[in-house]
Amino acid sequence: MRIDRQFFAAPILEVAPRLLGLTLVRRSPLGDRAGIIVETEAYTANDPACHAYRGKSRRNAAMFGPAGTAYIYFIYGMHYCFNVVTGREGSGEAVLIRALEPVKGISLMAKARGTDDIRLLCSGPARLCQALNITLAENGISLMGDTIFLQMGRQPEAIVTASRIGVSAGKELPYRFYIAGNEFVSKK
DNA sequence: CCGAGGATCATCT
DNA sequence: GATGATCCTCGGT
Repeated sequence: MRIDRQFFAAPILEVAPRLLGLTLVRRSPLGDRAGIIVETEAYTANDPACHAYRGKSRRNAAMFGPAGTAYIYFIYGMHYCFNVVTGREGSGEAVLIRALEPVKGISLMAKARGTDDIRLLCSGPARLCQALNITLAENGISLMGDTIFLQMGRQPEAIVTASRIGVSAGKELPYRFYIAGNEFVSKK
Protein backbone atom coordinates (compact mmCIF):
# COMPACT_ATOMS: atom_id res chain seq x y z
CA MET A 1 0.00 0.00 0.00
CA ARG A 2 1.29 3.44 -0.98
CA ILE A 3 2.03 6.14 1.57
CA ASP A 4 -0.16 9.21 0.98
CA ARG A 5 0.49 12.91 1.37
CA GLN A 6 -1.36 13.14 4.67
CA PHE A 7 1.26 10.84 6.22
CA PHE A 8 4.05 13.31 5.34
CA ALA A 9 2.03 16.36 6.39
CA ALA A 10 2.28 15.54 10.11
CA PRO A 11 4.84 17.36 12.31
CA ILE A 12 8.38 16.39 11.30
CA LEU A 13 9.40 14.88 14.64
CA GLU A 14 6.48 12.48 14.32
CA VAL A 15 7.12 11.66 10.68
CA ALA A 16 10.87 11.01 10.97
CA PRO A 17 10.59 7.94 13.26
CA ARG A 18 7.44 6.74 11.49
CA LEU A 19 9.37 6.46 8.23
CA LEU A 20 11.42 3.65 9.76
CA GLY A 21 10.29 0.29 8.41
CA LEU A 22 8.65 1.74 5.30
CA THR A 23 9.83 0.65 1.86
CA LEU A 24 11.44 3.22 -0.44
CA VAL A 25 10.91 2.30 -4.09
CA ARG A 26 12.91 3.69 -7.00
CA ARG A 27 11.37 2.92 -10.38
CA SER A 28 13.45 3.21 -13.58
CA PRO A 29 13.60 1.68 -17.05
CA LEU A 30 16.18 -0.76 -15.71
CA GLY A 31 13.70 -2.06 -13.15
CA ASP A 32 12.59 -1.40 -9.59
CA ARG A 33 15.01 -0.98 -6.74
CA ALA A 34 13.75 -0.92 -3.16
CA GLY A 35 14.90 -0.91 0.44
CA ILE A 36 13.50 -0.70 3.96
CA ILE A 37 14.21 2.67 5.58
CA VAL A 38 16.29 1.93 8.68
CA GLU A 39 17.77 5.35 9.58
CA THR A 40 16.46 8.94 9.31
CA GLU A 41 17.28 12.43 10.54
CA ALA A 42 14.94 15.40 11.03
CA TYR A 43 15.91 18.92 9.93
CA THR A 44 13.40 21.33 11.41
CA ALA A 45 12.54 25.01 11.16
CA ASN A 46 14.60 27.07 13.65
CA ASP A 47 17.32 24.41 13.42
CA PRO A 48 20.75 25.88 12.50
CA ALA A 49 21.73 22.64 10.74
CA CYS A 50 18.70 22.80 8.44
CA HIS A 51 19.34 23.96 4.88
CA ALA A 52 16.24 26.15 5.08
CA TYR A 53 17.41 27.90 8.26
CA ARG A 54 18.35 31.09 6.41
CA GLY A 55 15.28 31.11 4.20
CA LYS A 56 14.56 30.05 0.67
CA SER A 57 17.31 29.84 -1.94
CA ARG A 58 17.92 28.14 -5.27
CA ARG A 59 19.26 24.99 -3.66
CA ASN A 60 16.63 24.49 -0.97
CA ALA A 61 13.54 25.61 -2.89
CA ALA A 62 12.11 22.08 -2.92
CA MET A 63 12.03 22.09 0.89
CA PHE A 64 9.29 24.71 0.73
CA GLY A 65 7.05 22.58 -1.45
CA PRO A 66 4.16 20.41 -0.24
CA ALA A 67 4.67 17.48 2.10
CA GLY A 68 5.77 14.44 0.15
CA THR A 69 8.14 16.37 -2.12
CA ALA A 70 11.64 14.98 -2.74
CA TYR A 71 14.46 17.34 -1.74
CA ILE A 72 17.83 16.26 -3.13
CA TYR A 73 21.04 18.23 -2.77
CA PHE A 74 24.59 17.89 -4.06
CA ILE A 75 27.43 18.08 -1.55
CA TYR A 76 31.22 17.71 -1.26
CA GLY A 77 31.53 18.00 -5.01
CA MET A 78 30.44 14.42 -5.59
CA HIS A 79 27.57 13.21 -3.42
CA TYR A 80 23.77 13.43 -3.45
CA CYS A 81 21.49 13.14 -0.43
CA PHE A 82 17.76 12.40 -0.46
CA ASN A 83 15.14 13.97 1.82
CA VAL A 84 11.37 13.91 2.18
CA VAL A 85 9.59 17.23 2.78
CA THR A 86 7.21 17.09 5.75
CA GLY A 87 4.80 19.25 7.70
CA ARG A 88 2.72 22.01 6.29
CA GLU A 89 3.70 23.54 2.98
CA GLY A 90 6.24 26.33 3.29
CA SER A 91 7.64 25.19 6.63
CA GLY A 92 11.02 24.30 5.09
CA GLU A 93 11.35 21.05 7.00
CA ALA A 94 12.59 17.72 5.66
CA VAL A 95 13.71 14.27 6.76
CA LEU A 96 17.07 12.98 5.50
CA ILE A 97 16.99 9.29 4.59
CA ARG A 98 20.32 7.96 5.88
CA ALA A 99 20.19 4.23 5.29
CA LEU A 100 18.19 1.43 3.70
CA GLU A 101 18.16 -2.31 4.05
CA PRO A 102 18.26 -3.48 0.40
CA VAL A 103 15.33 -5.73 -0.58
CA LYS A 104 14.87 -5.49 -4.35
CA GLY A 105 17.03 -4.79 -7.39
CA ILE A 106 20.14 -5.64 -5.42
CA SER A 107 22.19 -6.54 -8.49
CA LEU A 108 21.37 -3.11 -9.99
CA MET A 109 22.45 -1.47 -6.75
CA ALA A 110 25.69 -3.45 -6.69
CA LYS A 111 26.48 -2.42 -10.23
CA ALA A 112 25.78 1.26 -9.48
CA ARG A 113 27.89 1.13 -6.32
CA GLY A 114 30.76 -0.90 -7.70
CA THR A 115 30.69 -3.43 -4.88
CA ASP A 116 28.97 -6.70 -4.07
CA ASP A 117 29.13 -6.08 -0.32
CA ILE A 118 25.47 -5.70 0.60
CA ARG A 119 26.37 -3.74 3.73
CA LEU A 120 27.96 -1.04 1.60
CA LEU A 121 25.09 -0.60 -0.86
CA CYS A 122 22.69 1.70 1.00
CA SER A 123 24.22 2.34 4.45
CA GLY A 124 24.77 6.08 4.20
CA PRO A 125 22.82 8.97 2.64
CA ALA A 126 25.09 9.34 -0.40
CA ARG A 127 25.53 5.61 -0.82
CA LEU A 128 21.82 4.97 -1.12
CA CYS A 129 21.45 7.73 -3.70
CA GLN A 130 24.20 6.17 -5.78
CA ALA A 131 22.68 2.71 -5.37
CA LEU A 132 19.20 3.92 -6.44
CA ASN A 133 20.48 6.35 -9.09
CA ILE A 134 18.96 9.37 -7.35
CA THR A 135 20.44 12.69 -8.53
CA LEU A 136 19.43 16.32 -8.92
CA ALA A 137 17.25 15.18 -11.82
CA GLU A 138 14.79 13.94 -9.17
CA ASN A 139 14.94 17.07 -6.99
CA GLY A 140 11.48 18.51 -6.43
CA ILE A 141 9.45 15.59 -7.73
CA SER A 142 6.41 14.37 -5.81
CA LEU A 143 6.59 11.07 -3.98
CA MET A 144 2.93 10.66 -4.90
CA GLY A 145 4.18 9.90 -8.42
CA ASP A 146 5.63 6.80 -9.99
CA THR A 147 9.38 7.45 -9.96
CA ILE A 148 10.23 7.46 -6.26
CA PHE A 149 7.60 6.54 -3.70
CA LEU A 150 7.07 4.86 -0.34
CA GLN A 151 4.96 1.92 0.61
CA MET A 152 4.03 0.10 3.77
CA GLY A 153 6.76 -2.17 5.02
CA ARG A 154 7.73 -3.83 8.23
CA GLN A 155 6.92 -2.54 11.70
CA PRO A 156 10.19 -1.86 13.62
CA GLU A 157 10.48 -3.67 16.94
CA ALA A 158 12.42 -0.87 18.64
CA ILE A 159 13.61 2.60 17.62
CA VAL A 160 16.70 4.38 18.90
CA THR A 161 16.85 8.18 19.16
CA ALA A 162 20.27 9.85 18.95
CA SER A 163 22.08 12.99 17.85
CA ARG A 164 22.69 13.62 14.17
CA ILE A 165 25.80 12.70 12.24
CA GLY A 166 28.10 15.08 10.39
CA VAL A 167 26.48 18.35 11.45
CA SER A 168 28.44 21.21 13.05
CA ALA A 169 25.47 23.20 14.37
CA GLY A 170 22.67 21.58 16.36
CA LYS A 171 24.92 18.65 17.24
CA GLU A 172 23.12 17.93 20.50
CA LEU A 173 19.57 17.77 19.13
CA PRO A 174 18.08 14.23 19.35
CA TYR A 175 16.83 14.22 15.78
CA ARG A 176 18.33 10.98 14.48
CA PHE A 177 16.26 7.81 14.48
CA TYR A 178 17.17 4.27 13.57
CA ILE A 179 15.91 0.72 13.94
CA ALA A 180 17.59 -0.88 16.96
CA GLY A 181 20.02 -3.63 16.08
CA ASN A 182 19.66 -3.26 12.33
CA GLU A 183 22.96 -4.05 10.59
CA PHE A 184 22.33 -1.60 7.72
CA VAL A 185 22.34 1.53 9.89
CA SER A 186 25.20 3.76 8.73
CA LYS A 187 26.93 4.18 12.10
CA LYS A 188 26.50 3.00 15.66
C1' DC B 1 39.39 -1.81 14.57
C1' DC B 2 40.15 3.42 14.29
C1' DG B 3 41.33 8.20 12.88
C1' DA B 4 43.15 11.37 9.59
C1' DG B 5 43.17 13.39 5.18
C1' DG B 6 41.88 14.08 0.49
C1' DA B 7 38.57 14.20 -3.36
C1' DT B 8 35.85 17.81 -5.87
C1' DC B 9 32.37 21.55 -7.09
C1' DA B 10 27.57 23.81 -6.71
C1' DT B 11 25.93 27.09 -3.86
C1' DC B 12 25.94 31.03 -1.10
C1' DT B 13 28.32 35.26 0.95
C1' DG C 1 36.54 32.63 -1.91
C1' DA C 2 34.99 29.28 1.65
C1' DT C 3 32.43 25.53 2.81
C1' DG C 4 29.89 21.18 3.35
C1' DA C 5 23.45 16.67 6.41
C1' DT C 6 30.00 12.16 2.79
C1' DC C 7 32.83 8.44 1.37
C1' DC C 8 37.01 6.05 0.48
C1' DT C 9 41.77 4.95 1.22
C1' DC C 10 45.64 4.48 3.83
C1' DG C 11 48.54 3.90 7.77
C1' DG C 12 48.92 2.71 12.65
C1' DT C 13 47.61 -0.40 16.46
